Amino acid sequence: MPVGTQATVKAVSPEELLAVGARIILGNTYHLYLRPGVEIVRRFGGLHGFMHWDRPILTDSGGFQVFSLAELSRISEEGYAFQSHLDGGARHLLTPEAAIEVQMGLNSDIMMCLDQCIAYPADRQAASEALALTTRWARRCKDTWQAVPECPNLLFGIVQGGMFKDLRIRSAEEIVEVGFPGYAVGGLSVGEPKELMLEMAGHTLPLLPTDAPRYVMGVGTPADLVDMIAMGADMFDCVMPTRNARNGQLFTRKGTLNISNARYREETDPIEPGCECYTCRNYSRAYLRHLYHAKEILVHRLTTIHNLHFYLNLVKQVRMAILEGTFAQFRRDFHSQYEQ
RNA sequence: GGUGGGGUUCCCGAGCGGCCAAAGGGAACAGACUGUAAAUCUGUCGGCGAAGCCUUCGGAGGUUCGAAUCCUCCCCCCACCA
Repeated sequence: MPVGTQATVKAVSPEELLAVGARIILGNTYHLYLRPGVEIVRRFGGLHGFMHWDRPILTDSGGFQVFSLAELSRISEEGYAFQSHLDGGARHLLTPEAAIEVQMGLNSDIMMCLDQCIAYPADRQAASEALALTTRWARRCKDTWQAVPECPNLLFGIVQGGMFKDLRIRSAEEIVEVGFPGYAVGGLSVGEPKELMLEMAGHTLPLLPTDAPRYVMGVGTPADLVDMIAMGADMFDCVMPTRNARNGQLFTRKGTLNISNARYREETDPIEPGCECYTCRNYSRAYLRHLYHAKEILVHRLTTIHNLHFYLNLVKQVRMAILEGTFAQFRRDFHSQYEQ
C-alpha cells in the first residue's frame, strides 16, 4: 500500500497511482481528523470522493502518531490526549471509539484499531502494559464497529508485544480471540536491528489465522517484503518508496542508487534499463539528476512513479511466483541480485 | 577631478591585533530515511596521513613577540558631488 497520509500519495495523482499498479492505498486518521476534519470529508461521501480514488483505502488509526509524536501526547485508559502538531494549542482526545467513528466518517474500506505502538528499546513492563491496553482498546473498537448494523467498513486488529516473544504470543491470542476480519503485526520497524525485526515478524505471523489477511505495518525495504511474504505476510505499507523517491534514492533490481550523485551527470540510461514505468520509458538519469539539483518539482513525481512501480511490480511478480509455485526460487534469485 | 565606502577561502557574506584555516548561508560531494510534523536530516567542504605543520583574507613593503585585522604606496570596484 502506497502511503497517502494526508489524502494524497505525495507527488502523484490517482491516475498515476493506477498506472503504477496500486490496488489500495493508506490514509491516516490522525492527520485527516486534524485537517481538514472528518465533517468535510464526510460531505464527499468519504475519502474516495474527496481525493478522487475509487479503489480501496485502508486508514491507520492514529496509534502510530501516539508513538511518533509522543512528546505532544499523553496516554491513558480512556484514550490518547494530544496537542495538535499543527496549531499546538487545542487539546484533543482520541479514544478507541472516536478512532473508529472518524474512520467510518472517512469511509475507509479497512479501518484499523487504535493501538499503542512502543519505541525500541522498551522494557518488558512497558511492552506488557502497551499490549494489554491495545487489547482493551481493540474490544472497544470492535464494539463501536459492531454497533453499526451491516457496517461496510472492515476492521483489523493489531498485535503488539514489543520484542518479547511470549508477549507477542499473548497479544496474538487476545486479539484473535476478540476476532477481526484481518490482523496486523504492529510495533515493528521502530528502530530495532533488521535481524530482530525479521525474527519478530517470523515469530508473530504464524500466530495469526491463515484465512484472514495478515498485514505487517510500516514495513519495509524490498528485501523485507520478499522475506516477510515468505513468512506469510499478505499486506504492507511503507513510506520508503515515496519518501526516499523525494530524497533521490531510487530502487532497482540490483539495489538502490542516489540520483543526485555526480556519476549520473551524463548518463543517458533510464533509472533501470528495461523498467516499464513511465519515468524509465521517457527520461534519463542525467535529466533526473538535473531536475533534482535544480530542485524542480517534476523530479518528485517522476522518482515517486518509478519507486512505486518498482515496489508494486515486485509484489506482483511475487504473487505470480506463488501462484506458479516458484516463489522459493524467485526469492533466491531476488536476493542474489539485490544488494542492501 | 573631489569625497566617502569597499576588495575575505568556488559564490554571497561576518570578522577588524593573538581565542582565525577564518562565523553564517549557498553551491559542490557523500550518507541516512521502514503504520510520513520529511521536496527532510546528517557529515565533508585550502594542502599534507593524525597530534601538528605548511600556504591563504586585492598587490608590494612596513610596524609588532604576533597582522585578514594597524601604517605607507600601488591596482581595481561602488556611491555621491563636480
